[in-house]
This record gives sequence, structure tokens and C-alpha cells, in this order.
Amino acid sequence: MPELPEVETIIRDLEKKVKGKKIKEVIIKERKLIKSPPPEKFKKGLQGRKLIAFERRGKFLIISLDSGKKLVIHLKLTGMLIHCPESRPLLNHTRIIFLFPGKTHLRFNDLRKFGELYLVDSEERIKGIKKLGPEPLGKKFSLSLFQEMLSQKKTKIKPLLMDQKFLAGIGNIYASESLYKAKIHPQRAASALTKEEVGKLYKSLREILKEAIKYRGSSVDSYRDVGGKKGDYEACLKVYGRKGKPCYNCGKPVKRIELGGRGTFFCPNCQR
DNA sequence: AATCGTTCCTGATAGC
DNA sequence: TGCTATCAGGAACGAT
Repeated sequence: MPELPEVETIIRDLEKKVKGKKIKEVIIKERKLIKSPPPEKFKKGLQGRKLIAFERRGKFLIISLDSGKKLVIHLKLTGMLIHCPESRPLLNHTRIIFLFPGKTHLRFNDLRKFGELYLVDSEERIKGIKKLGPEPLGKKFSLSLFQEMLSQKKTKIKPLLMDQKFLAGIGNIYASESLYKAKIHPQRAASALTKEEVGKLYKSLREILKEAIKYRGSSVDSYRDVGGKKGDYEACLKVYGRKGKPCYNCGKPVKRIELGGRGTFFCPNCQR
């Protein structure tokens, strides 16, 4: 599942591969993924336009066009953006195709069809973006701000980290991994964390996200970069997906519980 | 404010 | 072997 590091990897790849290119044509094979405007208008608004700027906000990709409009994409669980020659056969789950001159495609592949595409005047018009919390790697996200944010929340820390309105871009993998690194039990009440623990969590969160970007993300499930390759951070995961396997720190088995309806991995011995 | 269930979708897996 | 039931998972939404 693409989270902040995976989306960051993709947006950087896109900038390298398609910046300045003009969209010749858009082929929509799955209309329901186009959330707004209606598919025909979406298509007309993109055809003939150049892609000029690339940014990430939370798990959203925001691509600015020379018309001033923005193409906004959320990959959800299984969305992928693949840049390839137009001669490569389509997959069953190729949903949207952007054609470029020079016989290349940018394809939106999405097995589960949960992905979302928008063409908007401003990304602020998208509710999910407007309500996003701070960027965990952004300048405004200071330790004192994090302390303040946590002190007001009585909810469990792990689901809270994944709440996009609280912090932008953290998903199931990096929430579990950050808490493991900070040695904090995922069920702890946010407001009950000590100052030291908040400090450790702040540091862990940012270090892990930066490291995961360096490694081009984790390919748990089906994530691929724009070239179709897996990320290398998977091998660095300490608890996620390791139920029953020995904790790298103490050797006791990693546990999986459900929190907020999500699988949560942790070491009951190391995380208190 | 917090929590819960439901919805979207389909491949993988478990059980028979 | 082959069928069927169950499940995961990001985020919005409504209900409690």
C-alpha cells in the first residue's frame, strides 16, 4: 500500500520522466475512478496540456498543468502509475491511460478500483486534502507542535498516527514501524505518553520516513514505482508483516492485534 | 470526542 | 480437484 514514502518516490519519478510533456490523449477504461469533473470533461481538460509541476500532499499526488488546473491522484490500496512504451501490453487492471508523444504511456493501474482521480482548479477543493494534518517531514511539524497535538487526544496512539486529519501520509506500515522504534505500545493513550516518549516517537517517525524514501518505499502488497520496480525498504521492516517471528531486539515473537479495524504489529516485550 | 460498522473491490487463502 | 466463504485495507460516512 502506498504511503508517504511510496507516494514521494512516485512523484519524484514522475517529475524526472514526464515533466514538460504534453498529454496527447486520455483513455478512460474505468469511469468510476474519475471523481470530478465528469469523465468527458476530465478528458478534455487534460488533452493538449503540459505537465509542469509535481508535488505530494499526504498520500495525494498533485500534478500542475500549464492551464493552471491540477490533476490530483490518490492511489488508495493498489493504484500504480507506470511509465512505459505504448507497445507494452495493457493489464486487465489498467484503468486510465495518458498518451504522450514519442510513443510512451503513463498508465494508472488499479486492481481494486479504489483509486481516485480529480481535475480541479485548486487541490483545496478536495475535502480529503483540505482536512489533512501537518506533513510529518515539513518544517512546521516541530516537536513542540507534536507534543501539543498529542496532549489533546485521548485516543490510542496507533490509529491516531494513521488518521490523515491528525498527520498526513502515515499508513499502517509506518505507524507500526515508528512505534516499534520508539518502543511505545500501539494501544497507549496519546495524551498519556511521557515527554521522553513523545520525543522518541517524533524522531522515530521522521527517521523512518526519510529512510524509507531513501530506499524507495516498501512493496508490501503491490506497490511499484513509476518504472514498475519494487521498493527496497521492505527488507528493513522490523515488525510489519512479521507476526510470530522473533523480535530483532529481544527474540520474543512479534504479535498482531486489531486496532481501529487495522492489523497492527508490535513486540509486546519491547513496546510498553 | 471517540468508536463502530459499512461501503467500495478483487486476489489470495482456508476450509470442505 | 474444485467449489465457496472469508478477509485485507484507505478513507468517507452515518450512527451511537
